[in-house]
Amino acid sequence: MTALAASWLPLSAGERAVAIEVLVHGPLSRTDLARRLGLSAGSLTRLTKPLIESGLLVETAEGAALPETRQGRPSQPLDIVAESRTFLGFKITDDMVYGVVTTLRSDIVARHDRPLTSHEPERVADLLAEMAGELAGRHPSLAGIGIGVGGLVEHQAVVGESPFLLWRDVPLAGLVEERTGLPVVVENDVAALVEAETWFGAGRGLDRFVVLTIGAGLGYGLVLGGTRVRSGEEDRGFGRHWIIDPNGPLTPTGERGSAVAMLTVPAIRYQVQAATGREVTYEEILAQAAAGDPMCARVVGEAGRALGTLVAQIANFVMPQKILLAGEGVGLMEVAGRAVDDAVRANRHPLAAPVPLETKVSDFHDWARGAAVLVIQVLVLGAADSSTQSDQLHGP
Amino acid sequence: MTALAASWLPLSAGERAVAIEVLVHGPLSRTDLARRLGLSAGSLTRLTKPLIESGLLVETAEGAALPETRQGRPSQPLDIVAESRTFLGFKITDDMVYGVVTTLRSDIVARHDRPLTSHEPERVADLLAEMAGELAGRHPSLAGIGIGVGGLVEHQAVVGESPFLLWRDVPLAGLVEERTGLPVVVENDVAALVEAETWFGAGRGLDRFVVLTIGAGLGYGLVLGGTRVRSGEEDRGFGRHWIIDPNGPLTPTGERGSAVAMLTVPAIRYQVQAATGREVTYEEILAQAAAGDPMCARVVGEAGRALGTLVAQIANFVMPQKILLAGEGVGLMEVAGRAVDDAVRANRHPLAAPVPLETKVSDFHDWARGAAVLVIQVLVLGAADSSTQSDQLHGP
DNA sequence: CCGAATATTTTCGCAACGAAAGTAAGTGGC
DNA sequence: GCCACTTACTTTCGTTGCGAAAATATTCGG
Repeated sequence: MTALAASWLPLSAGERAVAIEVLVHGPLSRTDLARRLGLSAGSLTRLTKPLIESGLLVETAEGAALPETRQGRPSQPLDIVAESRTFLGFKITDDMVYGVVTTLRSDIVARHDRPLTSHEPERVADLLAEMAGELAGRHPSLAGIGIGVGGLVEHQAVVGESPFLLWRDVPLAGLVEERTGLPVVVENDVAALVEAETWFGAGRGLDRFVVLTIGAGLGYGLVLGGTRVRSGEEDRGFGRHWIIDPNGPLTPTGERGSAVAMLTVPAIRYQVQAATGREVTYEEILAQAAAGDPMCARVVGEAGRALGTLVAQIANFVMPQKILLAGEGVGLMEVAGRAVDDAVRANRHPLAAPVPLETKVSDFHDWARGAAVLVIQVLVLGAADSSTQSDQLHGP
Repeated sequence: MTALAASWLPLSAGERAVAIEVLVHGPLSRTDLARRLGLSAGSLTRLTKPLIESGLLVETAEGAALPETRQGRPSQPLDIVAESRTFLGFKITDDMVYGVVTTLRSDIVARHDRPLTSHEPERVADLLAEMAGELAGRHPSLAGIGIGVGGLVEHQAVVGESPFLLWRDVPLAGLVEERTGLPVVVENDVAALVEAETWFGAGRGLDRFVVLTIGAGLGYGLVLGGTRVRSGEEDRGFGRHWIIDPNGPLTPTGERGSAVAMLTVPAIRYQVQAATGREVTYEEILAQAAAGDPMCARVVGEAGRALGTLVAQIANFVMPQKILLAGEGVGLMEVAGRAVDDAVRANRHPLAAPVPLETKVSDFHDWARGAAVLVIQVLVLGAADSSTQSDQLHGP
């Protein structure tokens, strides 16, 4: 499927561990690395030497100022040459394809979007290959392509079910690989965003971490032991049946009073429209709620309460070290932050640790970046796909 | 604190992995072990030899009948000599101490209970030491003592806070070690039960596993990656603030309509008593509900609905491979199983995988057995305590 | 008795690690 | 400027633990 069994760099297990540690946790001296990886100082000399020779790592300018003027020989931080390779990430929506070029660190160095005029798999692959070609011209050291799609994705290659593209079992990775000759990884869009945040974002270094996205729908991603829990369920409409208020609003999607019905952007717009008869944008609703409009304030307040309840329950059951709110609908937090906090408190034990809640406004390029992170993982980590055997046994 | 840094057997990492695999997953041939541990056949010969010589493992009677009459040289299963050591487990309740003697596999070989007449820490330690002495006489190869207590336990040694014993910062492990000279591990009772089920019970070999106990209170235990998530929160009254029905019953403990108020044994008894004025036992309530008494049927039905909602949310958020219901209050499942199932369905996505729900009636000796499992883990695994650094960073 | 199949043991070589000693490059005291 | 002292890194060397492959063991089916 994903064409490459091995990583694109032949690294030993130890070398790979060093590479990933530096990639994810920034410039680190050999001593730091030894401590973090539980290895001896000698091993670090051995492991870093070939990485530096191959050009993947460099000794950074030592003048880069350690604030602490400690004694002794100054340490020599090592960093990844993030620009040594570039990666492509795409996010496919109903009518657009958003593309980004990123470095190894997943910093976006270019953006490129094109309208999606056909949902025909072959045509979509054509478009992606075309966009890849345009971007590859400017960035020759392209190493791989990641594609994020809403829906169920299998083996990081086949779109099993996508409601908005109306696809079933489309081998998208293969189609794009044929056309570009590059390794391609396809994944559910929420999953991709979660991986990006786990490696390079809010969840960096955390053991238990939850991502909740609010937008056209709700998305839920769970990271345990530093690894995302793969499960088909969350890709099929999370929160439609999570009833927060049995007497809550009835909207076109989601059960009455469900998290989806109370919290998503379309549901909130629907509620206001149903009450006032006018078509209003999400931003206008938030603004009017902030300005004191009673109708909007009620809807937004209820949404905030629903979000707080959701967050509290996640905290109760999963006990994550952090919950990240992402997506287009997180503007809610600014207007209804108080309602959220109150609802969190009401649904938590008073002695429970406060929930570390972080909000990140994300646009479609962030989703595309998430897809790029997946290729980085596969290529750097040589990570075999494990989506199918996710519920395997384990040794204690 | 727990006195022993090292395991009681000096095992290398590889040997320990073999020992644990055999301990938890029953008799296994060297070939099986090689596959499970990802090692070569040669390594298994090397690793098992000293374990057999030391008497920890034996080659079991090969006549033990493999149903499959395959060709080739028959495999030679290895098993742990479960009786080579024994362990003591205690569960301390308000007015009783329940004790068990177990084998390495945590099979109970003897029981011994005594009333608890004083809550004075020194007296409790005296009683435990006395009981240990009585049991040690009959089981000379006693290797360690595990103690389960309701409340917050720190460092597997100090009872930080126990509401029913009215203890604060009591170094119980030290007190009992002084008197017995044996290694002692103290742990929250729910945590101990969870560990026991993870190693030797319903959660054996599972990666994500949840234990929910229903009794005087609610208990929640989360196992991720085969390891229990340590968190002080769950020991401080789980479910009191998990509001299932804002208009639900108001009981002495738990917020109105909370899981605790709707689901625990005392709360159900309180509701029936408040309505009828009579003192009724939990079993009588269940029987009357089954027999059609409308009052009891309503209370029990609501409890079943609450349980189903709880289970569904755990499944939604944690996606465990199994949820185990344990404790004295699980009789509810027999009477209100239908209500539970309906509520689970109503709160789950229709396409979501069914929740694997298992029920286990447990008495106080099961809780004591859980405590014994903790010593087994500490001694066999040489597991350092990590309750305080549970929220540590990790390497990817 | 002779393969064929499967399990285990033996042998050998290698990869990777840690310990310890050595070297490098700074700071601060005089 | 020189001399401790501290910390970072490198070199050397011996050990450990593993896999590969060949050898041996034990069964079944003819």
